[in-house]
Amino acid sequence: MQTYDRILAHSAELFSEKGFEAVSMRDIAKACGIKAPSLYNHFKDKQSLYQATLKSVFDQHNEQLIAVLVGEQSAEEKLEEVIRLSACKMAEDTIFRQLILRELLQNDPQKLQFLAETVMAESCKQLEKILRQINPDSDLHFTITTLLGMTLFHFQIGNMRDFLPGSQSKHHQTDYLAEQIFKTTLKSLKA
Amino acid sequence: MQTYDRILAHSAELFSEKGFEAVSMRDIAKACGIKAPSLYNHFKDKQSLYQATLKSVFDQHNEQLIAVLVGEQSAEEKLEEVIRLSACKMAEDTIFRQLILRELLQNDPQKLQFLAETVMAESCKQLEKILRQINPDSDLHFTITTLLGMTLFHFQIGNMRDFLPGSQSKHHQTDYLAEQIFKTTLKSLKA
DNA sequence: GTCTATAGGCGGATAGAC
DNA sequence: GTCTATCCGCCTATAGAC
Repeated sequence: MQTYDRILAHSAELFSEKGFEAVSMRDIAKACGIKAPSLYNHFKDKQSLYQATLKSVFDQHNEQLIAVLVGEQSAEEKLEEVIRLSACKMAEDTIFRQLILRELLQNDPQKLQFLAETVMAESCKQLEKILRQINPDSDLHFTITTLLGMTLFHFQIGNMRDFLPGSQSKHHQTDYLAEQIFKTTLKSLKA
Repeated sequence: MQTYDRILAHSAELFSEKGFEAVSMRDIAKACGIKAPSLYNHFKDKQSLYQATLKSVFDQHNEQLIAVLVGEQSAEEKLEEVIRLSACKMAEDTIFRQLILRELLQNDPQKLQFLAETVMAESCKQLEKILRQINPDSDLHFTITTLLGMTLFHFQIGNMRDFLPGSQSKHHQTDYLAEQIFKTTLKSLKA
């Protein structure tokens, strides 16, 4: 693995865990096994490195998801499969999930537009098609954003669940959560 | 307003906007119209000030919400009212909403426990009672956390909505969103 | 491309006058 | 309780040797 990609990988891990301000160039360099000034041969400054990190993490995402959406299943089957995949992604890829949430906290419109376009827009458009097949008269924008919120939130609160009422072991299982999210979405669409 | 409370108020605004690491004691002092060393007469260090800020913002929250939950309406009416109130809170109190989300990003179990207990546990228990009246056989923990996620997420993404497919002006109205969240929760419970 | 050395600024925090 | 002055460490970033 080239230095450039190692930097991106370690940056992603550190930024997602601690946030932009709490990570120093020295931290990143140390994780890569180099010295801080060497980072500047690959990236202009800390901001550029952060942007490149975001882009590399976000760009990887869409490929997997889109594949499902062009299959030959029924709309409901596609929806279930997409939710299952998204749930796996959110459950396993903590870096991806945390970076999204961190960007969501920056209320800068430019950053939000970048987040929407690189992470969400593509899969949202495909989702819209599927949902329209199930019920064209529902509020698709609301349903899609609700789905997005559930997928993010239910996995983000993994470590907090047991401090909330009624938590059971099944609530820590990706499959179960994906199924419940699917059912909730379907009910919300159909009635 | 006493200095102590002015510090807390300005800290809350700055921490919620930029996050702990990105706010300096000098920033807070300047917002309060004093010098940085004066802060140390009121708080031991930056961490203590942050903790006190969180506690002051979070503790205010429960009082309003609990009042509704002991009324004499039907369970469904109570649920609708609670959701309407939560939605207003999330829509208007950006500081509260962002501080919750920032804490949710700290994967430290201690911080999550504090967040759960000071912000969520109380209202969740009351919510559980209401939801159980509507349908005791549903997965109450899942429904409650879904509700929590929707309430947070739908208002956090306000500035991103227009970059996502199908956004309309109604999606920026608190009342409409609260109504949709209520309907979604009800459908999810009843089927 | 990586290093050492270092500039220059800002960070949290304290001492001590008023 | 607030101030000025200051300590000291860490920060980003650059210069220049290898």
